[in-house]
Amino acid sequence: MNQIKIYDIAGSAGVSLATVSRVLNHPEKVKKVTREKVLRIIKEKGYKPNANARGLASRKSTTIAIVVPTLTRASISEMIQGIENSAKKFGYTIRLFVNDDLENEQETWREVVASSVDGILFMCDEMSDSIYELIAFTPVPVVFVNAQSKNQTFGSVGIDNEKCAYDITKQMIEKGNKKITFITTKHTYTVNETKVKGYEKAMHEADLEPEILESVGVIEENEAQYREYLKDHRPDVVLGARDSMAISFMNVAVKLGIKVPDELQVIGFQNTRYAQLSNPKLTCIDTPIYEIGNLAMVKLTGLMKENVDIKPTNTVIDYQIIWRDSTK
Amino acid sequence: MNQIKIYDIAGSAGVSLATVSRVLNHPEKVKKVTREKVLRIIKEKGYKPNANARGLASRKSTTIAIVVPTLTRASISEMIQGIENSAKKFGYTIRLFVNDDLENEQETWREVVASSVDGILFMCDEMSDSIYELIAFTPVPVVFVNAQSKNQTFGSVGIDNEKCAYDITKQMIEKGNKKITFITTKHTYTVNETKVKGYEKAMHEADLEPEILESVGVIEENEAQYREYLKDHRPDVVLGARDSMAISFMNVAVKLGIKVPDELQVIGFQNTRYAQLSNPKLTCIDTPIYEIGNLAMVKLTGLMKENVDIKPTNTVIDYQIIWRDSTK
DNA sequence: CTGAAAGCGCTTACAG
DNA sequence: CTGAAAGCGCTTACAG
Repeated sequence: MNQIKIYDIAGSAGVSLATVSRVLNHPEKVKKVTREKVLRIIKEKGYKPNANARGLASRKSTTIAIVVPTLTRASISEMIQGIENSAKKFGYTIRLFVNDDLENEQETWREVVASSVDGILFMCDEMSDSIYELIAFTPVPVVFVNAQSKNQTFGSVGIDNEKCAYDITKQMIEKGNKKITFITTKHTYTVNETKVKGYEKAMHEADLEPEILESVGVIEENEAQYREYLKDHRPDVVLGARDSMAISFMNVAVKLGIKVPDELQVIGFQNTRYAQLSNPKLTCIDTPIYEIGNLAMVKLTGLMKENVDIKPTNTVIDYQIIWRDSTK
Repeated sequence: MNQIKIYDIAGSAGVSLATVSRVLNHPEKVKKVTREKVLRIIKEKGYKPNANARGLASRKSTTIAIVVPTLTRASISEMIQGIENSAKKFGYTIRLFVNDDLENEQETWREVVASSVDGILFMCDEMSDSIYELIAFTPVPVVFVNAQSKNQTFGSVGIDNEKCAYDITKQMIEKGNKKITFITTKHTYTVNETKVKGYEKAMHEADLEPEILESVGVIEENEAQYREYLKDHRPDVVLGARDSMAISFMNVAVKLGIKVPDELQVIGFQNTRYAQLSNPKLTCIDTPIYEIGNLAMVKLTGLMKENVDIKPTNTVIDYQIIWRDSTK
């Protein structure tokens, strides 16, 4: 079965293909009677314009690219879901790129650009500096989603990670806790680095010694590391840069007979679905991930409409703390 | 900055654009000297052919579509990751469609087809019958990934859910358990329906009464339901069609003072990342989700190469049981 | 082995 | 308000 083309619709409707095209793209330019007739036939035949041809001719593809570092993190999936939801409303389709090979960042980026998208949502938080120059020369708008470049030349949507780590640390200090450990990732993700910064700031202000534990991010290895750590450390509070790390730590502690939250309080940083499946349920900084994705798409849509180079802005989303059972 | 076109490369290399195109698509047809010169310039300029133009001219887009019902389920994300990994190797790019609006299935499908992809990976397991007819008329190959149509006319990759539910149920019966409850989803996903079938078969064979609990899939509501259920039920074993449901049930039970695994054993059906973050760690049927995604892409690539209509095959992947701490 | 030319299925100034 | 025509950036028979 051959796909229906615009010529077929034009033929059936007794108009030129230019008119069919106009019905689709500038309906107000077509007389009502004609328009309705064409629309009826389009519906009857289930016609959908070929995306490639449309993209080539109009130089717009109504497609955006999402570039993610991986799909295994729950936070990323939830963000994509938020983006998709918003994209659908605006009529955009999504191309998905997973940038898990840091050797080929540049190559990947070129591919993203060549894929003829109208805009790019960039969610990678561990990139080498050189990539940012390449990104700066991208002919379509780019929005950083819950990620940041070291120099602030790109538009972004995210939360203020430093402030949020600072706030929660300070709160826990004010509640009388002194030994507060921060678990972060071994790899340096800008996002997590920023959290560490906020944590350290709060600790220093209170004249407390920051205690940072770097994990690989692989569950089995993390657990062994935490078990080792608990042999000669007894933190009052553990903050995990990711929920999964916080939960792993909590599970290890509970198994060692440490009472959560009485003897140890644990807090996560993302409020993914994991947080509600842990036992006890994890207290979290709730970074409204779905909403971030949603708003990022709204922002990108704005940039794609304005052909002018409007100054990129950084949207900071509010976060909140969800107190659950892993804290007193 | 304007994107580099094939003309620019042809100009710089002193050849026609046909030659540049050949270097990219049929390198063996170009003299070595010419080829290398062109390749060098392509690299220097960072040229990537425009995907729309290429797709339009060649009627191949080296893009595939993935159609998923949602992104919030860990199993789906992991599958996409598997697909992406494989797709990258074959040089395919991904278009992502989320088909969460059952009202508009047909509309969505038309959009998928019009998006000019070379093949489609279909991962939705809750569709109305009418959609299958539409899918049958798709001009490009479609592979069902861990999903099935009621009539078996499409190629697929997945596991034998019925057998796997049957096997685990039987094993637990042989170990002396009698009160085995199966938690499934309220919505009828073909996949989960099949699991129920296998479970029921094993129970009937052993002259035991099947006990099925249908959950909504929303954590809070599930928990309330499980708490209620445990008031007057004390199963020996609970099988959860999804890990998240198994874990929720386990958490509720533990909170009520029921000892896992001594008084209650819990088994999940997917072995997602959740399983290792639960406490105790969840025993699971390990459906090798990543691998399923991977193989599905391999199969699709095969179908896209052969232009002939080869008979669609159903690939059944082996599963195994990962015994962890939620069972004796 | 290479180039000139047609064509992929659309969109959009340009006339009328 | 509508149609004829050029053009988007490629690929691929067809000649040579």
